[in-house]
Amino acid sequence: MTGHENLWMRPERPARGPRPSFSRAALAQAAIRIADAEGLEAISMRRLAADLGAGTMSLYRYVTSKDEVFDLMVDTAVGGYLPEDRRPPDDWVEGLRLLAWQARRTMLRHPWLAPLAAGRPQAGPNSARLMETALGMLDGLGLSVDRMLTLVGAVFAYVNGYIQSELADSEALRRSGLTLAQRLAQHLSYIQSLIATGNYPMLERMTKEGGREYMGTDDRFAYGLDRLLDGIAAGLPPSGGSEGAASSR
Amino acid sequence: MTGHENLWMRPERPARGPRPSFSRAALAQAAIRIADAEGLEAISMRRLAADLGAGTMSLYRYVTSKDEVFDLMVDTAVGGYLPEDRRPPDDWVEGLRLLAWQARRTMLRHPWLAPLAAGRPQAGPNSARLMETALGMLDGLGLSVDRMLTLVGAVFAYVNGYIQSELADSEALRRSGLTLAQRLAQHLSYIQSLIATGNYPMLERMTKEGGREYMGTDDRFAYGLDRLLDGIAAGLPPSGGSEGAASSR
DNA sequence: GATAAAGTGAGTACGTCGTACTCAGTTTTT
DNA sequence: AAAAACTGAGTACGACGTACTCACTTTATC
Repeated sequence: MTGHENLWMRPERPARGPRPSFSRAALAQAAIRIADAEGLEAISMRRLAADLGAGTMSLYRYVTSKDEVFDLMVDTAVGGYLPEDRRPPDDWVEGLRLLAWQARRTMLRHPWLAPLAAGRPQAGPNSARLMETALGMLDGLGLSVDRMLTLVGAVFAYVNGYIQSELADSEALRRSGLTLAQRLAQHLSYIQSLIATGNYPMLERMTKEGGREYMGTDDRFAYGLDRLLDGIAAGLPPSGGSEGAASSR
Repeated sequence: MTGHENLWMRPERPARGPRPSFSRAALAQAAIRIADAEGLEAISMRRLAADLGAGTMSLYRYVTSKDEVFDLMVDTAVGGYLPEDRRPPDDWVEGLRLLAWQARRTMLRHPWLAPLAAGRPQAGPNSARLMETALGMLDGLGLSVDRMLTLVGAVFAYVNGYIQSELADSEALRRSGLTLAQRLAQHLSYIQSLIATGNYPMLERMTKEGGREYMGTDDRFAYGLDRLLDGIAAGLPPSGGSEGAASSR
């Protein structure tokens, strides 16, 4: 089985023949630029090729399908989760928290990233580097690798889930083309019609008491993340003198 | 502003004219049936209309765009999160845990649901009922509604994130049409090529020590959920005599 | 009960998409 | 120098979402 059926195993340069006009990385960057500026749905093979100054079908020399373009985009962008200094904090809680915040920052910068990444197994070099980094933070705690994987998976599940819900509203707003006020008015008038039935006392309280103690989206993210890390730390066999509770950022 | 620009505010039956051949609910059910059997990408307006015995363009009498079909599907399926007995457990931790497990069961039954729901704001009647139920579980704890929303949001963020990662692999496998063994072999051979560089000691341990203490996907879900609920409970002002730590299923 | 308003389903058409296939030309290895 | 294997461009096909037209049917109103 020496086949190159996998994108990441396929050599970028062919063994023979002329040098490609651009690199996979350049392809990924061009796609990312389009998606950042105009949304994921603006990416088509024709459009991408035009931006690269190539023929549409020439793209298929670099990639076997549009889906592989998405793979390239995701792995490239996931590189942004990694801290730039090689030495992350020694404390594993701080390390994972840092990773979570950087992941969030990156996904907010690239609103297409979270939904795209959530739908596909992470298989590229940057994803591997990320997993290596995360696991490395848990080394020396006496955990089995299986336990480590479960732990890291839980944290990333929360991070991805939170950011997707965070983005869902803003992206829906962007797609609808309405103003925020119009959108809120629409939603609220529906909620009001439900409340009028008398069967939604909590939603009624929400419309009346909501907003007083409202946390910003940063704080809401921190809340769940810190609670999750607290719970994880509390459930771990004590190794040194640990107990993570402080909120960072 | 008496406009019906919102799907959920638009009356299903017109004020005059013949009775529609089918209901919105039937439309949603048909779409769900297709998506369950053949995946989300099998849903097209032509296909859906054919299944309903209608003309393609007739669907636009029920719905203003394909996106609204998705809205209907999501809200209908989200109804499955709700416990069928009106009285959920009194303990809020058990209540949220139950909701989480039912959400997961529903999303696994409908593999298209999690990605679709994650990408759009929840605005339908079942989503409202769900939120009402979740908030109701937190009533009487002395929390502000804003706090309750943050808390519930954190739990659902984890649930959605976990299930999406859980589904990502199985869906990619389904789409690729390969066997599980082929897929694993492909992935592993790439990981091996990375390990060969010597820069991935943790991934190396993963391939060597992984699988011994491996938890099933149910247990991995429970792990993160229980840790999160533990952390939340620990951070709450004690109201009765609480402390949630037991894992349920 | 007659009337007309407002719905109905079917058909056709347009622009866009992913991508298969062909072909002349170019670059690199042998 | 020769030839293997690439390159980019062009054309074509089937499927998609949905706008538009039209003859017909049902219902609320007078």
